[in-house]
This record gives sequence, C-alpha cells and structure tokens, in this order.
Amino acid sequence: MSNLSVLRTYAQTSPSKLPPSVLFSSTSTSMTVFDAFPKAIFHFLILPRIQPPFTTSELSNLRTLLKGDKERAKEVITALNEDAKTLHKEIEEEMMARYGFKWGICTGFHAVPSMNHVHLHVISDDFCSDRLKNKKHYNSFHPKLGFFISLDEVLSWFEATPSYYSSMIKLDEKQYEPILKEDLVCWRCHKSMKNIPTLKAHLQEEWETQARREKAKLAK
DNA sequence: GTTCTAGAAC
DNA sequence: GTTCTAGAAC
Repeated sequence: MSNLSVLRTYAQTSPSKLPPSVLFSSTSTSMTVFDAFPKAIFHFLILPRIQPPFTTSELSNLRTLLKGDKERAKEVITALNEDAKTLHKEIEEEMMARYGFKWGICTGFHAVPSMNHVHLHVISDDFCSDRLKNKKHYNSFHPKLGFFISLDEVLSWFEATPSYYSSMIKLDEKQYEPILKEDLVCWRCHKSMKNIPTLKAHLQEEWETQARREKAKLAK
C-alpha cells in the first residue's frame, strides 16, 4: 500500500477494522484518525467514509469534491463540520486534563493535499512537535498564509455568488505551491525566523508563555 | 506523505 | 567543522 493512498484505504473499510492506534472515533458517515506524523500536540484527520452514493474519485480531494455536484459537496462538508465540533470539545477536555488549560485549534484543508482522499485537519495551534521538520510542514498549517483553508472559509463559499464559488474551487496548484516556500514567520507575533530550529524554539516559548498566562487566569 | 543526503550556509 | 535546507528516491 502506498503512503499516498493510506487514507483512502481507511475510508473504504469498516471503522471496526482499524486498530485503536489509528482510529479515534467514527460516525455513520465519517471517521476520525490520529495523524501518523502529528505537526502539533493534537493533530487529527476527519475523513468522509466512501459509501454510496459517494464515489472514491469524487472524494479524492477537496477540489474533486467541489467541482462535482454542489449539493452533494455541501452535504459532505457540513457533515465534517458537525464532526469537527464534537472533536473540538473532546480535544479541549483533553487539553484541560493533560495540561490544565485550553488553547487554539485550527480546522481546515490543505489547498493542495499530498495524500489522496478528502481529509479535514484538526490541529492545535501550538505547532510544537518533533514531526514538524521543514518549511513546507510549517507553512502548510500557517493560519494566515492561505495554503491552509479553514473549514469556515470553505463553508462560506457555498453561500457566495456562483462566480466566486467557481473561482475559489479551482484550487490551482500553481497558485498555492509557492506559499510553501515563503519565509518563516511566527503566526502569533509575525516575527521572521531565520530557520526551522529557531522557529521551533520560538513556537515552544510562545506556547509556554500562553500556558503560564492561561493558568494564572484560571487560578484567580 | 517520509527518508536520505549533497552541498549550501554559517 | 557543523548545521541546515531542499531535492531525489521511495
């Protein structure tokens, strides 16, 4: 099995077949899995299951889904949104239990994904992880650069004019790929970082500062 | 997507 | 000399 299709193989099997090291939870229409290479303390993927009337190819990625039937696409994205809300609560409970405070969670899609099958990232905004190793990893999740497209943003496209919808769903690789090569900038304080090790140390400090602040607030 | 590593950057 | 990045291979 290719690395690039592993999510597709998950999405077309029964959740009961997946080991607990992979599967976090599931519903009749989706499954939530642990990202195999988490880029933050919490990092999950929500996958729509492949079952009639949906086909493997239309669920290949966000672009193929959105260029198909708009109502069907909206149905899939709306269902993912419901699952994401549930997952948010569960992550926040775990944040409190393990760390004693809550912090931000980013929910969205990569404009140009590397793996087959639609997957919604649900990732905590610390971006502190041994698995975050290069510029592409970081820039692909940076909330402001544009490569990471929030779920709310995608939902808003359905309410926009048809011409706006059709322009946004192009998700052209040539437009988005250069973002991954942009200079490293802290998404919180906007400072430029000279390299990955410096950025990682800075992100760790930012998160620890937030931890101290939030815990002090809760102790009052 | 990751791993490996040559050569650039320091 | 060591650290770090980026592209090829998988």
